[in-house]
Amino acid sequence: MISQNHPLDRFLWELTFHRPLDDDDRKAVLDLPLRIRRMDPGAYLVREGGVPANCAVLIDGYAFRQKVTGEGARQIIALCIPGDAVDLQNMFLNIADHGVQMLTSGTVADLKRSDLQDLVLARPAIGAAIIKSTLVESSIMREWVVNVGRRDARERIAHVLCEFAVRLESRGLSTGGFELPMTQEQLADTTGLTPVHVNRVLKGLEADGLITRQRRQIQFPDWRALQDAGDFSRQYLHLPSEDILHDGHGSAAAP
Amino acid sequence: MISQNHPLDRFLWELTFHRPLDDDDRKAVLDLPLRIRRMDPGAYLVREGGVPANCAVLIDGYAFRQKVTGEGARQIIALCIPGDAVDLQNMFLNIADHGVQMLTSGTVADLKRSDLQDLVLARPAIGAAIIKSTLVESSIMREWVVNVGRRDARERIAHVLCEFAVRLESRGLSTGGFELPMTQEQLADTTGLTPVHVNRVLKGLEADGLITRQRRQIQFPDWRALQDAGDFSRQYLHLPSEDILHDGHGSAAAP
DNA sequence: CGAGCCGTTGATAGTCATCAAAATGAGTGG
DNA sequence: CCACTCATTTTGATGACTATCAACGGCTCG
Repeated sequence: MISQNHPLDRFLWELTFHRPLDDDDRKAVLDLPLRIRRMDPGAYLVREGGVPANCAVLIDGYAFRQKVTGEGARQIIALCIPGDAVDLQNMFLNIADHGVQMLTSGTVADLKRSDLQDLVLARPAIGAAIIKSTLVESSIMREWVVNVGRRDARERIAHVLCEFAVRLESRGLSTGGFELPMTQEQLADTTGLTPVHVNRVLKGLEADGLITRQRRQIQFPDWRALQDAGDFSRQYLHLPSEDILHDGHGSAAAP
Repeated sequence: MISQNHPLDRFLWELTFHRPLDDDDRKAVLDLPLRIRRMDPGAYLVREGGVPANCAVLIDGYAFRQKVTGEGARQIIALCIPGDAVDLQNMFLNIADHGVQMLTSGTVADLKRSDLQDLVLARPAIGAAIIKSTLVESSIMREWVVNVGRRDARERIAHVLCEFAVRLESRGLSTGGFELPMTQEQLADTTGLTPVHVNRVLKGLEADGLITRQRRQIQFPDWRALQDAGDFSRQYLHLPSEDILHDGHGSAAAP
């Protein structure tokens, strides 16, 4: 609405969504110097242990946060979608405690770390918006701890699917059907399972009519049932309004 | 150092530790109106789904963050130690996405949510310190996702023990030996295991000489080996200096 | 059309959960 | 001070869920 096609539009929208910003604030964000980069799948946005010099905002495509254990097992910790500032997590910390990698191809805008820091100090409203958006990220991570710690394989996977769908929807990114842009191995790494077990669970969900798939396109014929299977409630996403997702199955919405 | 026995001293120290604050900033924090409350074990500081009106700072004693699944399983998401602001997570969000309960008896200082919000807006340096401290909390949560997602029972438990010990030490709270103020059931809920399995693993660690215990007092006779068993590296805690913990066993420190 | 990644399937093994019950220790009241 | 109660810890036996190992099929791409 402000400027039609600025690369940071979605990011800014996400911020204002967390806290009202006045025109000066908005302008300050949009005037940040930036560099656009095109990324291939698997490319690193941040390396674990590295010293990030800039903060990448995801314009297009998907990415994920990741850590590797001493034994070499990988755990995916978060999924990043367009509009996410990938590096708020590292902005004030001097050494990256986790890595971020592209899931698909896409484009990112690099902001200078110091520019962003200055912005936060100069404009408290932006600082507050950034705090809030990192707090929502924290909330999602808490849910992931629960997901991996206390739910079985089927619930975990259904939960991840629901979360991804709702987050996309909330940013106006869902194209009707959902594409899950990950391999089963990556899905295994986000749920703390093995690829083969993910495969079996996915087939189970399909057999039960909770999902349909063709390649990596996934549809949710019974959204309500999928939510139940995943013990999913969108409360922890702290979304503003209750957009109806995938309506049309007489799903009586529960608060 | 500033004022000898202000209840918020430890909290303030924690903040300055993340970012230098000038005297006005410090004074602003210490002048916050507050109410001291004594808490019993199990008492709620925040209820999941509730609307927090104030932000509690833990003065004394321990607490934990927690969520409950639809099936009634509990997952502990974080441990809070004296000096932690229990509610920064909820300060800018209008509905608590998780509960916080006292682990032991202790005392908390309640700050008014709006006071804290005003403070952040009025004093960007404090805002930055708060951001940083929530980012460290996020980092710890990321490690917990990894812990629960990709480590086996023995590693998980050893890791939690190490983390707790190092965090206490870093705030000058360790009394030489460590007391782990949780029941095995609570430890099970933090590691995503069952109480009986926790018991067995604990006995295993003891049999292997990695810990000794009498009631809930736990000692680490071989700190180095315990770290290895837990795949623990303090990097993710973002502590400033490399204090030596439990030295005296010729443990050649690795970076 | 071969190479290679990804997905699929089967067989087997392990880790951890579940169920049940006894042992220990702390707190309480007579 | 001792019996009593209750939470917590401990132990054993069994079973479920998920990992592991191995091999094959399908799709995409140069």
